[in-house]
Amino acid sequence: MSNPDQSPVSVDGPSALSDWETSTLEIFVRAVGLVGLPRSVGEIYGLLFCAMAPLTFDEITERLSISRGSVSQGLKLLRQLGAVKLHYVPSSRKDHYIAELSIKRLMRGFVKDQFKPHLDSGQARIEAIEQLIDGETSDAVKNHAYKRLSTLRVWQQRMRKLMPVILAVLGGASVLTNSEDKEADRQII
Amino acid sequence: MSNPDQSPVSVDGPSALSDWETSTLEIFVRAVGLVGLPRSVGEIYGLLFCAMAPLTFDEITERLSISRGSVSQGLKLLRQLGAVKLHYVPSSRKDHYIAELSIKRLMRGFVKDQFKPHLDSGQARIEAIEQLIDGETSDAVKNHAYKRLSTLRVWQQRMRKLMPVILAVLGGASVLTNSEDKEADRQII
DNA sequence: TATTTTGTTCATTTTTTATTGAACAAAATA
DNA sequence: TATTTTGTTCAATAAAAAATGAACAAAATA
Repeated sequence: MSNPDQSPVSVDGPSALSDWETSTLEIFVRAVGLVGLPRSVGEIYGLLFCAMAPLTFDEITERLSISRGSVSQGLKLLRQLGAVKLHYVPSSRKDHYIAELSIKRLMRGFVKDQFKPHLDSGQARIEAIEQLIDGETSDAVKNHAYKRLSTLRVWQQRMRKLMPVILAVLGGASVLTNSEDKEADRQII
Repeated sequence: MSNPDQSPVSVDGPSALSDWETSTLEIFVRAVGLVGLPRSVGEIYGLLFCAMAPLTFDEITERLSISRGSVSQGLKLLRQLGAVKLHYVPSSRKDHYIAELSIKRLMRGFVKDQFKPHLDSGQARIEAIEQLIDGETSDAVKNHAYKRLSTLRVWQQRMRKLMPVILAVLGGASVLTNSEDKEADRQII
């Protein structure tokens, strides 16, 4: 039997989370933690993921028992990432939110918003480093530094190649990989 | 001219970082931040990445001006990840460290150590959720919850497919992707 | 064996990050 | 226009994470 130490289904809010919702939120809290986002963001997304119908701002604060400030900021970020969408409900003045369920779109939003900018600023930094190496006095150091810089450039390039492949795999595409990845996928095109 | 506001090359340690080293460390500090590791870990790896020769524990604390505790913990983590290796130096009692320069091995270590465990525990959690849903009373809720659970399962599956593909791309492999990824790569096998 | 060298552990302190909630703005309704 | 509803912002607070360094262990040397 689940739901230990809470006889009725609700402890604080008028409509507390059910067991399967709680466990599902936990998954999302961990997942967002993995990519460096605050737990409240995982909770909000998780709640919307579980919901049968679009939720309002107030329903989110109430069911999660977190502050209006956290919900406002969390929803703002999630909208930026394309992870939640506004859903217009005719009868109500309030905004209603729903979770984006396509993992491909989720990942695309994350990559575009959080990963790509880092990659681009990294590229700029690499260019700047070349100038700094030019200023070195010792030739031995210079040569060594250039070698390392070249490694950084290769890494940068490979990371760029990675992004479309990730989106393809998450989108359900099959890829023919090289001999090291026999397990991954066998279907061609 | 670089190196502003520090007339000699050194401010604190006997051998402070040169400009290109500082900028390179910055790249690694940002990179490790992106995956949720402390800045000291990025600094240590970055320093070893830049170094022409294996460095000792003391050289690392001194050049980075960080505590022995941080260096010890940072090196421990980096060794776990396979991102730095011990390098035996006959003349010296001290341990000498070098940076792993293969991005594929770096990523493999990270995936194995940080990503895979999350994926596995996620899988376990998903199985547990099925039990919780069974306990729901309403049939409508039950059906909806099973649908969401099925989505989680698909995501889990796709994430697993992703890992070998990532390693292949970073290892320099070419992949034939589907029509959405024309740009990524054209070479077959 | 006593001493030094080398590196680790972990309780404490510092720093960073997230959360809160009161004050605020914008828009709808009365 | 006055009032209510809805949501945002941001300074203050709380919580979490990282860094420190002294105490410790392990191993080499004297």
